[in-house]
Amino acid sequence: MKKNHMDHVDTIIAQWARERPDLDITPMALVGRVLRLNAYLTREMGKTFANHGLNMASFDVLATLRRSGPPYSLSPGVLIDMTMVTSGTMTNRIDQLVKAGLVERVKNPEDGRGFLISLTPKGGAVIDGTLADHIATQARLTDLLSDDDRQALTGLMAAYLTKIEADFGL
Amino acid sequence: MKKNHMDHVDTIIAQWARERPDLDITPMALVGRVLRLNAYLTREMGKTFANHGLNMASFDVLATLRRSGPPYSLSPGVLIDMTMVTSGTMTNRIDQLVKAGLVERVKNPEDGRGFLISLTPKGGAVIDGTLADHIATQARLTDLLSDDDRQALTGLMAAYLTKIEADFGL
DNA sequence: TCAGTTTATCTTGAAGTCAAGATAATGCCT
DNA sequence: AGGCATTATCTTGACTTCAAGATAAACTGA
Repeated sequence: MKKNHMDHVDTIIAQWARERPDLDITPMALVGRVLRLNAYLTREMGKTFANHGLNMASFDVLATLRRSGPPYSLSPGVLIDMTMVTSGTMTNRIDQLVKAGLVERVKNPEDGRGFLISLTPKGGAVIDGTLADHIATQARLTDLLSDDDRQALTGLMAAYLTKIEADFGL
Repeated sequence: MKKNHMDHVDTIIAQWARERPDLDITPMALVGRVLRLNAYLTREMGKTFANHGLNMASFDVLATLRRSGPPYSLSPGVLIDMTMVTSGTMTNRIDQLVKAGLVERVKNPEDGRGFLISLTPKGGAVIDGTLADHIATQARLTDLLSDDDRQALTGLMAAYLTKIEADFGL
């Protein structure tokens, strides 16, 4: 009787069960799938970003500025908080976007220590041009589930993320 | 009436709904939560790995070898397939593990082009010593959900991952 | 006022990853 | 046997990220 592995994580779990039957690997069924799913989703979305000369990092910054609304300006500190990266990473991302002409650094008139990162017209055009494609890619990825399953999954993940953020994050 | 944002993704969705009401951002509710959840889980597990002198990359390789069973040897190619990284990345990971004395490269007796990557006694000790802590960390992260919710979430993600792998993956 | 503390951002150096190409052995086909 | 395509792995160079520390401006309390 052959085992009926449904996904890669089932295979991993079966291997652990054979090699380390003493361990309770129940949690791995959930955590492993989040990581694996993340890898596939990230890979596919990356292709869309590349089609527009972006990567996930630069899209992340541009999208954060765009959805913040006019005047499409946020401080590096706010961008750091919203994107879960370190200050060094954000400095580098901003440098690249400035070099590409998609954002500009303007001195913060209310705080001489800091800057505001502001979408340029070109940056606004790029993010708006990318968005429709990106949404379409996400739709293609999530349409693999039925409406019911997708809603149920989304609801459970919202509950889980809410708890995680309360315990570990902002 | 103030909106009741439950998690960060709700905030993002609300911003997009305000700025781009023309877009149907339904898929983002699911995709965004997978990415965000991945970030938290990865961060927390990384702390456990660091406690044992590892990172997620090196743990990934050692664990793959360990759960493959005796003689705890796999080719770089198989490791690449199982871990979703490129050949250059795997070469580097193996180099680091060899340098740390946790694995060794032995010539593949059946294929002169290739190698077998084999867990050393020290590598076996490190992975087994790390495993219990790692499982405990995963349990701590997944215990935020009730048993029912966790099982329901795991089942839906298994269904989703199965479809994704069929369409996009190995 | 002004010295000490805090905050905002950038800099530096080390590490991990990838894409593309190089190298070398294998397998196939005639 | 011999040549050609394939396969397995490594190399190279560029890019992204992070942790830790540096810099400069703003606050704070006496």
